[in-house]
Amino acid sequence: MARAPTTSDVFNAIAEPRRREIICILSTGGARSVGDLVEAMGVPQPAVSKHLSVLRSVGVVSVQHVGKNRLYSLNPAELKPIHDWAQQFEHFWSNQLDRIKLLAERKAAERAAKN
Amino acid sequence: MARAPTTSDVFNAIAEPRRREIICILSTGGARSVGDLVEAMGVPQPAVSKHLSVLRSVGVVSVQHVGKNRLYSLNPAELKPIHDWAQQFEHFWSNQLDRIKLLAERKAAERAAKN
DNA sequence: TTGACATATTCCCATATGGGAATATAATGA
DNA sequence: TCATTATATTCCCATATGGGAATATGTCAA
Repeated sequence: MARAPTTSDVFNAIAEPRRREIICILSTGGARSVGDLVEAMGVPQPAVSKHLSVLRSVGVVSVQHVGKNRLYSLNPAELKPIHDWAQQFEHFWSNQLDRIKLLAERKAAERAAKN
Repeated sequence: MARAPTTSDVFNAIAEPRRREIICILSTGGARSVGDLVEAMGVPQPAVSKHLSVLRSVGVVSVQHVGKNRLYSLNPAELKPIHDWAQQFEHFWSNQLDRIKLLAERKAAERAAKN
């Protein structure tokens, strides 16, 4: 089996830095046309369109047709799974006790393995 | 240019579900041997070893050699960039006002595009 | 030393990638 | 209708993937 398509889920979609950049831009100041993104990012138009297509297919952005422009806007809720997943580990770096516990477990496992 | 290697950064590394599963397992109960992971995941040993190798190369896990076993443990701090990135958008789904603001901006952009 | 176990590595393959170049499609205005 | 502008799509390529199968490496115990 090859690597999972970038369109298979949000985790794959946001692995690409340019796509994270698009998300970042759209998160400030609302919707943008493709042309705006092209200008803001300094990337060729076809490349931007392709990245937008990936983001669209996982639901992270949506389009409105307005005249000859297409306005892309962010659907932030689609990013929640990422946040939820990462949140799981937050206590490890924000909580001194958990940091200590982690090291203790590491040593305990080492001891156990020696038996 | 092809897709960035899975070893290029944490975002690419965690795009793969099995690797997230490994991270999840290691986050509860501390370090594990490869054999433990193989058993817990029901995945062939070479596959597990390869995933561990990717995680190792981005620093998300580290190894201790103990006898003939290798104990892998999680370095949770390496996941912080993911959390920080996702955190940026948290207010969109946790804050009613920001949700409204987002919709307003979307409509404003639409109006602006019509001129 | 030899054998048994734990883990890593190599080779093979089908599949997808992201970029560049060129082109198609859509909407507008003259 | 035709030219122009905005965007999407197609084709090509080098590159990497994740899995399977086979094999190499490392460590211990007898």
